Amino acid sequence: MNTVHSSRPHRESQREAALTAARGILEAEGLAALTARRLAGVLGCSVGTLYNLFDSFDALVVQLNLATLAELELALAAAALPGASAEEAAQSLAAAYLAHTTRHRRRWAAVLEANAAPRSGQPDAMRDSTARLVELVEQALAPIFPPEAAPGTARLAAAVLWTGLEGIAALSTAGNLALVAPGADASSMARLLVRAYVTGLATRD
Amino acid sequence: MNTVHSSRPHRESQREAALTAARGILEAEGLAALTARRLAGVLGCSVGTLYNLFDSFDALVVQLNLATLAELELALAAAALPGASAEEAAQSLAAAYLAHTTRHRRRWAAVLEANAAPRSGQPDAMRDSTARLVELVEQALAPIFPPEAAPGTARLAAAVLWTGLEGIAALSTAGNLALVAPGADASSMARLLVRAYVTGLATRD
DNA sequence: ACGCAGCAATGAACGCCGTTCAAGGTAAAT
DNA sequence: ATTTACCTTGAACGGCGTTCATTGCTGCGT
Repeated sequence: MNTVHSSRPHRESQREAALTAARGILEAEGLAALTARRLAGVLGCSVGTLYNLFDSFDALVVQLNLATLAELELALAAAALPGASAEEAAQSLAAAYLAHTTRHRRRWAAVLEANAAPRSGQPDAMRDSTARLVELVEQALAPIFPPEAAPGTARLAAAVLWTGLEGIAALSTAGNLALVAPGADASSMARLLVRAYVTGLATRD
Repeated sequence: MNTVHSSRPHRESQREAALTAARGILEAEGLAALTARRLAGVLGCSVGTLYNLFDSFDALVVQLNLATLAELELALAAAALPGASAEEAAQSLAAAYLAHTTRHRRRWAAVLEANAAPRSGQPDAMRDSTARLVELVEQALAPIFPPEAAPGTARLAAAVLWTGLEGIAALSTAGNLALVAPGADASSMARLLVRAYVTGLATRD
């Protein structure tokens, strides 16, 4: 049997248990409620034990955010429409993006908060995840940019659209949408953004 | 004379001094470095005195953010091009917006942080300030929307463009731009966004 | 069967944070 | 001179992330 002592696999399962409990708190009450002592209480262990599983509390939160981003990646990959027009493909991605961020509001707020206040240079895994997401947008916009175009052009166009969607998601997540437009909802804003932006991109002088 | 006792004007000047010192810390070291004890140390008073001038530390930060937004309003109002085309006007606003947010990076990061994590429903003054900013964008886009159009349409279009710019500014402020597009800078992204989006808006079916 | 080695769990302690409040000081009013 | 009313003070509170000496347990060697 796996004893507690020679417990390398056990440690991994402990980490998972900690992350699951942490995710529960995050989803139920938001990032502010997720503290080391609180999590230790839920897990029935001491704070010191948590620091045996993770280098720091931030490292734990980073793991949660990576999981959130990984799920988003899956959702967007599933929403990709390879054969479709640029606008159809982009609309599908945007819809999937907003659906995911609104379904997991608090988890997404945690990701945004981490991006806004990077305590110590985002880990590579986070950068890579974001890069792959933008790549999906780039592929969606591919029909607009013929192969002979400069390679960076499509990437820049995709990044712009991505940050635009991120802006809408950020306001929506924080509940500040009504602040900017009285009766607007995130979906209709995203639809308008994609429609106008992609149309404008296609209208290449 | 106004004595120290009946000191309403004096209190006001104290508040101003506190806000000035706080702004200094914020600009030099960022929001994380701005704490009550630190500020009290700079001012040469005790923490209790700060709580005599402001209801809470958040209230003090809100004042700083209001000042930042007020400055941005002035900058954007100065950048408005009443007679110009929609794209020219929007480009001017976008350029002024990014210029301001990059010149005052840390102060702007504080505004974004407050918007992202509203501790207790943003004060009305903040909402109003944002509303006026979006209104400037709406006026810039006015040439596209004839008076007979539904009244909410232009507002929605302006809000979408605004949030898009906010997304770019947020990534730029946090230094995560390279994360999304290798060699991109905020200005060129904003130019592309405005150009494509406004073009697409004008290309009304 | 017993003791030993070694690691993991513990929780008190540290320095920070925002916030409160009883105590004391100071200047105006009587 | 005494009262009155305010302001300032700084210690104290609870909570945060983080550390670390101590404790307790587990499995191995003998």
